[in-house]
Amino acid sequence: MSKAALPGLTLCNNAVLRRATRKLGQFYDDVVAPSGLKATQQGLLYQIHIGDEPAMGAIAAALVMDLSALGHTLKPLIRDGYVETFTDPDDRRIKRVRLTPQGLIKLDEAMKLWRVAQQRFEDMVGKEHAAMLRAALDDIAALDFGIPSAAT
Amino acid sequence: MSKAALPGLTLCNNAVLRRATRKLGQFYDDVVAPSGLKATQQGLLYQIHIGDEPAMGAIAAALVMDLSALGHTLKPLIRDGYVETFTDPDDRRIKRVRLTPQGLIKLDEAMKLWRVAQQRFEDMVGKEHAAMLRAALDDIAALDFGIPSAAT
DNA sequence: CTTAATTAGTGGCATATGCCACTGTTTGCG
DNA sequence: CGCAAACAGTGGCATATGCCACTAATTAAG
Repeated sequence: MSKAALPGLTLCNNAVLRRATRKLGQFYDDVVAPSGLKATQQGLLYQIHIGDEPAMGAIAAALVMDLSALGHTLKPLIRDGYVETFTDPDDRRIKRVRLTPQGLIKLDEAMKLWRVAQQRFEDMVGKEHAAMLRAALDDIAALDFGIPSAAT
Repeated sequence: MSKAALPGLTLCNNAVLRRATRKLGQFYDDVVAPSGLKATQQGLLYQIHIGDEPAMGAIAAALVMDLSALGHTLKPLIRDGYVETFTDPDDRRIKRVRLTPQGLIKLDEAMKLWRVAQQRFEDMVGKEHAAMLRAALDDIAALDFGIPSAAT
């Protein structure tokens, strides 16, 4: 009487998605924790790493994240010396981001742990299923819900 | 060169899940906004509504959410008079939650908007696909990753 | 070349979530 | 009964995310 105690919200796509995110987030967080990073931070460092000194806007777009939210999330990483920013000399509006040597080391450390989490998860749900699920989630992230106020 | 600008993290199940959650969350939030509620709040009110004056712990368990997190999330709803709590007379440790008349009215209002979002989303991804996705996400939320420190 | 419109970030404010330490209640034992 | 163990929440602190108003830098007009 604990599991199905309170059904119902299983119908809202958004609610179900959030719930799964909380659960999976806790798992990845737990596994990556020994590195001192949250799974979100590990992901952000990785995103920065694979980019070529990406501009904040580019990172935010890639993560489908609000620009200001990215700015906030970046702060603790800058504070801890894993990331640094610098103004693009060709366009001073743009601020680019890169890992510091320390950040790179920390990312390596976190990635080792991440692989464990990733592997464990895929062992549980199946590699195929995981890939299929990722594809579906990617599609959602790429959806184009009505234009907020575009095409003047 | 904007969409696939920064690939990569498309491999992390957790990152992809979070990204989709941000996107879908914004959509549901936008649609439900006219009610003055966030999609998360609408979902929480609904969860409380379908429960029989559920205890906080029961709600947290149903949402796979930390108990303290639930407490925090509940505050603005209590502040705005949509929800009220009371101690269970049979066990004073337990605090039960219920909607106020205002909360019920607000929920109705929000549900109307929610249906629009839900419908629009399902029209875009397909009712079948949405249901399948929800089932997959439910499974994730129900996964039992290793025992934290159980079975002494 | 000035000025208006657009672009890229910042800062403030608010909610969403978690973890941990701590308090009040119950329950289980001896 | 009296105390230790277990349970349910609270508060504080920190990150995750968003929206909005505002500033700085570019670009597009005229």
